[in-house]
Amino acid sequence: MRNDVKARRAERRWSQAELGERLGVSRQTIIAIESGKYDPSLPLAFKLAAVFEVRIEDLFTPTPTE
Amino acid sequence: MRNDVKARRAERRWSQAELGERLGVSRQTIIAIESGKYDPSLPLAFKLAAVFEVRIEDLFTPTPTE
DNA sequence: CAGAAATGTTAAGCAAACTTGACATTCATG
DNA sequence: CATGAATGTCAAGTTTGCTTAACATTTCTG
Repeated sequence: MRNDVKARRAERRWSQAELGERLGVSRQTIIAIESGKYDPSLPLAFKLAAVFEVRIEDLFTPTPTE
Repeated sequence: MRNDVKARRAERRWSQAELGERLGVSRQTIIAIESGKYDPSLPLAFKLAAVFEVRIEDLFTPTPTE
């Protein structure tokens, strides 16, 4: 699963910590998602889409193996 | 997080086992998601949307606490 | 260049998502 | 009514998502 979080966050000039606060998760979680270490849960994916004002499908792209 | 999986599956007249096979997960996972025991992972949510030919946002609705 | 802010890295632990297995109950349909 | 298919339920185990914490490195700004 690829995602666009880092670029979207950069556009808004939010720090990882600030994005975490907006979403109610830790900075480590942001790092892990941005770096592709793991995928967010579905509720967190909805929150991410909400803060960036896009659809989930615009923020995340399933990769072949998924 | 509310979802529409049970109703969509019923429309297609698929058994829980068959849906599980189409998604590559166990029947228990289908039961758990349909009954609201837990939310699917993001990759599984994408697959669910794909097999039902809808958008994730049409299949899942975040509840206030999420 | 100094200090602060942001990011990177590692690690240990808890909770949620998913698995397999076993068995009981309900729902067709012949 | 009998047999099989579908669904329900319980349990124990693994993996993934998320947490806190500590510290190192890079980037920004005065």
